Amino acid sequence: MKGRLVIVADRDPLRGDVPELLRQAGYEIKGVLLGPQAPVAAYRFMPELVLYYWPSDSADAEEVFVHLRNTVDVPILVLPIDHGGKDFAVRVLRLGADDCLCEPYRNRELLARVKAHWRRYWQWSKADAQEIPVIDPVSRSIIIREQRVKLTENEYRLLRCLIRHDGGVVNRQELRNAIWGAGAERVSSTSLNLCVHRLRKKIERDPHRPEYIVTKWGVGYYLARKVRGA
Amino acid sequence: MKGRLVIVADRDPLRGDVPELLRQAGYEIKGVLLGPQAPVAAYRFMPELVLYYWPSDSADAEEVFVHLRNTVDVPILVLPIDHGGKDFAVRVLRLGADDCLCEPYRNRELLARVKAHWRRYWQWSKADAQEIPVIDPVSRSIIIREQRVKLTENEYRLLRCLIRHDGGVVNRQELRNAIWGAGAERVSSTSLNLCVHRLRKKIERDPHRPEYIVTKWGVGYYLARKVRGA
DNA sequence: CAAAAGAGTAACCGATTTGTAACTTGTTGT
DNA sequence: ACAACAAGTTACAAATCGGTTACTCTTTTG
Repeated sequence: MKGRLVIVADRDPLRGDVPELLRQAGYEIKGVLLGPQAPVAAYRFMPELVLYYWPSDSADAEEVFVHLRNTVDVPILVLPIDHGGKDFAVRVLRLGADDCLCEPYRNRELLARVKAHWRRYWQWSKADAQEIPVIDPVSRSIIIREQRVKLTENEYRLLRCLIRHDGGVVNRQELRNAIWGAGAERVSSTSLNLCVHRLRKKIERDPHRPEYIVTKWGVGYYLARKVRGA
Repeated sequence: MKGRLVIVADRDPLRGDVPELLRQAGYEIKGVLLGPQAPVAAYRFMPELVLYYWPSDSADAEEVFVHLRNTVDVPILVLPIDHGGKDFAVRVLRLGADDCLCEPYRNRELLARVKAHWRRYWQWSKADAQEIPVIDPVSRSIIIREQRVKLTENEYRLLRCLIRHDGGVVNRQELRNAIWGAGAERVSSTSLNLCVHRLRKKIERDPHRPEYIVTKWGVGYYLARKVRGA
């Protein structure tokens, strides 16, 4: 068994040959209807990757997506139906999607992307070395140095965003979007510094010489040590 | 496949013949070592039931248990090792365990209890009628009447406790423990009324004539309509 | 090296959550 | 029916969280 996948779609998520293709590639598939309850339904299944068919006409596709993104901490691939160019892709990536297949694509390509994202996220994530800190999305805490530290909502979002980028540098704008969502423009840029500062005080041994959350000057921040998502 | 089980133990969770017995009964088993990271590890596996071997000498068995209880929303059966009489059972049930096998028992009996709790919790929970409200533990919200309503931490705990009792009446003391944990004694009894009141204002059509959270006079509260956990 | 810009820190303020106190409403038993 | 008590409700106070402002420290660049 390779992993569990959830397909979210407007109607009939398991129709067509994509599900069959994925199943043959070794994934276990669960279909979920797009709607307010979709995020919990997906969460309940604990998928390792999500395919999100984004209909062109649905009013609440975006709201559901945002909730989904806040609920499941795994790669989400967006597949726009009958719409979307570059602009759309930029928008959904800003919202936290991991990929967006806007151009017409073949099933083989879709499969390749799914595999790539799955590997990227799960390759090291499943090797559970004891010393790697783990975040607990339910209690919004992190287990680090054998201790559980409670995080606030914003601290949690910040950290989760960094984790999602797997050690890569994340620029300030993206972090702000991850924390404040749509209203990110309206909150001062220094609030991000403050949020980082407060998070460091909680998880770093010496906040002045951070081991985890390291500044990339003029760009943003990155995780210098691995922290596992959940 | 019947369901996924997690066994939490001090060491070697999959040793002995209990795991084999459960596997033969059709359950998928995952072992998790007792420790600070146990709740997340269990959460990651999304079990449908948890067996918790409670060692007599472990200092943090209780703390881990409390976190586990707050992390996974499924039946937890406690199996004390070399200790515990009635008092111990009462204590762990207060902490939110669903069962505690203190008396010496046979494996057949253990299996029977596992099956019983699994059925009790999952029989109706898996039939997903659209109209049944669902709580989302990650965002601490409830999807009810096609709408997502954000709950506060206390409201969420209260509701989750009621859900866990599956429509049965829950007495005030137990609800207070579920919300305030160890410090429940120190908070005034009327705070529970207030918490109920606020939750009703959020989820009931008419808080004066509640459809969901109904008062059992002189005892406590119960859910008159089903709400699904997650 | 000095100025400019980015990042860190401290102080403070406002919004939300959550608790207590006081009062009203409803239920039970005599 | 009415006294006693449980539950519901309102008002307000304390605690927490999260944000802006203002200032300092560090890095980059002319």
